[in-house]
Amino acid sequence: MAAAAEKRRQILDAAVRVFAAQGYHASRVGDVAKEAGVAYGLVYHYFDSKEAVLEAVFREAWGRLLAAVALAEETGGDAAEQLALVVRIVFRAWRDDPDLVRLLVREITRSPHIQDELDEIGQAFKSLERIVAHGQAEGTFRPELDPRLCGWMLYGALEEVLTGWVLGQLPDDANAVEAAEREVVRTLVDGLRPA
Amino acid sequence: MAAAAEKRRQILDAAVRVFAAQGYHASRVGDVAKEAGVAYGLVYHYFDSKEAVLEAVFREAWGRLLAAVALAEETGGDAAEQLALVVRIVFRAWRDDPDLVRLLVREITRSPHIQDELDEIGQAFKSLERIVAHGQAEGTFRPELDPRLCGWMLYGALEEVLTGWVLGQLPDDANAVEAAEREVVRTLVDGLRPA
Amino acid sequence: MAAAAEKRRQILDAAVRVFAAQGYHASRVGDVAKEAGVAYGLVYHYFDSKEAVLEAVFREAWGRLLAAVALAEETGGDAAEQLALVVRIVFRAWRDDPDLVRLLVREITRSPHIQDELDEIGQAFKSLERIVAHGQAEGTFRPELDPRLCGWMLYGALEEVLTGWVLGQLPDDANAVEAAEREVVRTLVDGLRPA
Amino acid sequence: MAAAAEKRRQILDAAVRVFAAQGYHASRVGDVAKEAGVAYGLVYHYFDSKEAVLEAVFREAWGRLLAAVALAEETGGDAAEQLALVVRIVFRAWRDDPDLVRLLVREITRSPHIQDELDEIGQAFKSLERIVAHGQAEGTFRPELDPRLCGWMLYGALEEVLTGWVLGQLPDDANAVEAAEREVVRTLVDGLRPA
DNA sequence: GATGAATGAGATTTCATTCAT
DNA sequence: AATGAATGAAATCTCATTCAT
Repeated sequence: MAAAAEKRRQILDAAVRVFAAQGYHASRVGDVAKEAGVAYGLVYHYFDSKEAVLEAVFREAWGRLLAAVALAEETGGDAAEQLALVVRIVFRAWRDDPDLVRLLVREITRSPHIQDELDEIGQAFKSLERIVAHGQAEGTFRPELDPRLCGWMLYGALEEVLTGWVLGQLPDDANAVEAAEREVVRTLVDGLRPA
Repeated sequence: MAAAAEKRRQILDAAVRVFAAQGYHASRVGDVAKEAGVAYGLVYHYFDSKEAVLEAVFREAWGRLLAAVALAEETGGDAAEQLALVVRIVFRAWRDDPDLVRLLVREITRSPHIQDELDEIGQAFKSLERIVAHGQAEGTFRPELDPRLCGWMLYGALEEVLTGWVLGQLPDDANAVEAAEREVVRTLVDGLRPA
Repeated sequence: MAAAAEKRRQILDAAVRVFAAQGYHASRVGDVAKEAGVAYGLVYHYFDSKEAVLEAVFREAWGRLLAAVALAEETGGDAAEQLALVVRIVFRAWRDDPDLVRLLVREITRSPHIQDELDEIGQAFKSLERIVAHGQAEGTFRPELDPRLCGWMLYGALEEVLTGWVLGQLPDDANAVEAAEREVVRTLVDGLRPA
Repeated sequence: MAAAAEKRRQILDAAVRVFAAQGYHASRVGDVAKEAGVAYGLVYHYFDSKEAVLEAVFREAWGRLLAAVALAEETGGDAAEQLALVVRIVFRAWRDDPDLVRLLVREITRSPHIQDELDEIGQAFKSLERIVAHGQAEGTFRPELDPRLCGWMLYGALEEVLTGWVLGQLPDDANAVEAAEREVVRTLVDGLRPA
């Protein structure tokens, strides 16, 4: 049993690397199997289809990320602090597992199938939305803002910085990432505050 | 002949509709031909491959968008006004040709080849970068900001709002779009201003 | 009318060059038209099909070659002299129009369509056959030989030397060609003579 | 597994039959698969392309033929005996596997790619060349002959007799083949002998 | 006669999925 | 559980031929 779970994990990890490197559509099931060091057919023993592999990767990765973000919301801090924490969590993810982030950034939101089935993605937006609403309740964010719109705007700003790193267009050494974290937090928080 | 160029255009326009509706990968060349009302082979008379069609659509759409944005930069206004103009241009594009925007938003980050060939995408970032730098020179934006990072952040915020509309997750009636324009401009400009 | 015939000829000449360079199957009608400097459709004005072009080339080229060979038969000489003349004619053809010979060598005998329609090819064999029979009647060639078999054998020996030149595997400068002519004639004639 | 190699062989054998019957260009991959009694895609499991199938057939057939010819060279006999043996081997090949010979004869000179990759074809010429040189060393063949040129001439004579059989233009019953063997050997050997 | 855009049947090739072992 | 050969639907692309101008 332990061995079985291990094989499943091997396949998932390999899928992250392969999908990240070539993109989901360009990746063949055989590539994943070979990268995982298992037989072709074994992928189908553990997963129903190629898409199911992608979905499993997403579900797991999002799960971890959302849990971290949810935790951020529960810290007693004010909205600005919560937002800062979310940014930090997201940016740390890039440092910890760039392949995974690369995959999330490239395929999520854009793949029609994934969207429908994974409403968990929506939770990311909900989290950001709640933080904005929280800030309005506190009086630290402008009351006339539409929290939903802000959720998308914030998500986009974060995702695109990640994309810049993914594509190698923005410097991503430790210092740069730290600086980016400060600047992004400051800009977003200041943007949302009352004049 | 006039007719010749016309057919090419028919194919390009049809491609936008078909790719937007089904996604690039799910679209067959035959679908595009049928939508354009031309024979299968004619697509290959005008374009080298299916991907070349997508690329042509991109190149043209970006061309128009960049021209508009470049114009915005040339208005004598301050950086905040320029930024406001850019947001308006981008959001108007959604109203004018949602299929095209849907396509750009969905497929741009995907296909690896597209990225290589279209460094024109980079010009959009450069435009935003220049506006930020301009603001710093004027003293209306914080001097410690990294204009390049800001370019990506701003681009992401705009693109994701468009995505919300594309996916039907954000209201996109005329009022909502106008309100969004105001809020986004305000948020971004305030975020970049000195405290 | 003169101009018209000229275009037809341009197309035929271009076809020889293109087919010789790329082989018949790999050559597209457009290649021939471009090489001839005429419009695509004009090829179909003068010829029924791509194959008809090839056939026309063959018919014409063979015609010339056969006429020359027939002439050789009519010289009053003995069989050995006639054979020597045929070899000279064939080898001269290589010097005069290598592209044409290349085409004949590569596509004739091997293309199923051409075979059926061009029984003129058979006439080349008949010529050789007649010369051998003539030699037997004279008593200069062995009587037990089968003239038909000899026709094929002789044809093959000649064709393959041409092929060697076509493929650049045998030296084909003026001296080498002359020497080859002498050796081939001597070998074939000696081979056919009574002990 | 034994079954695996078997399928590959089935495909190869079927390819010989199909290509021989219809010619390479007229044969579709589906025809080969159907003749072999396997699924379409299996052909691509074992071979990279349709052309790779043809090449595999060639390589194998030539391999066998060359091995036989090489053996002939090693018999201690004189050059005339060696040449006689080569002729017998080649003509026997026609009786043993006419489809294969048909294919070799028809397609070899055609496809340009085949030529590049198969310099093994050249080995057939080298063999004949060596036999001629051997005869010169023995003093049984004329010393002024160019062995290379003779290799091509001999090869052509043999190939064309095969072609006569392939095309049904020469009688190929057992008696005729035997007689042809005698006549061809006699003619070639006598042709090469000193006067 | 001359042009080249337009047509569409047909071929190769790919690859997710199944299945016998 | 594990393997990888086998399947075949579906997609892209080619190119000989037609036809309107």
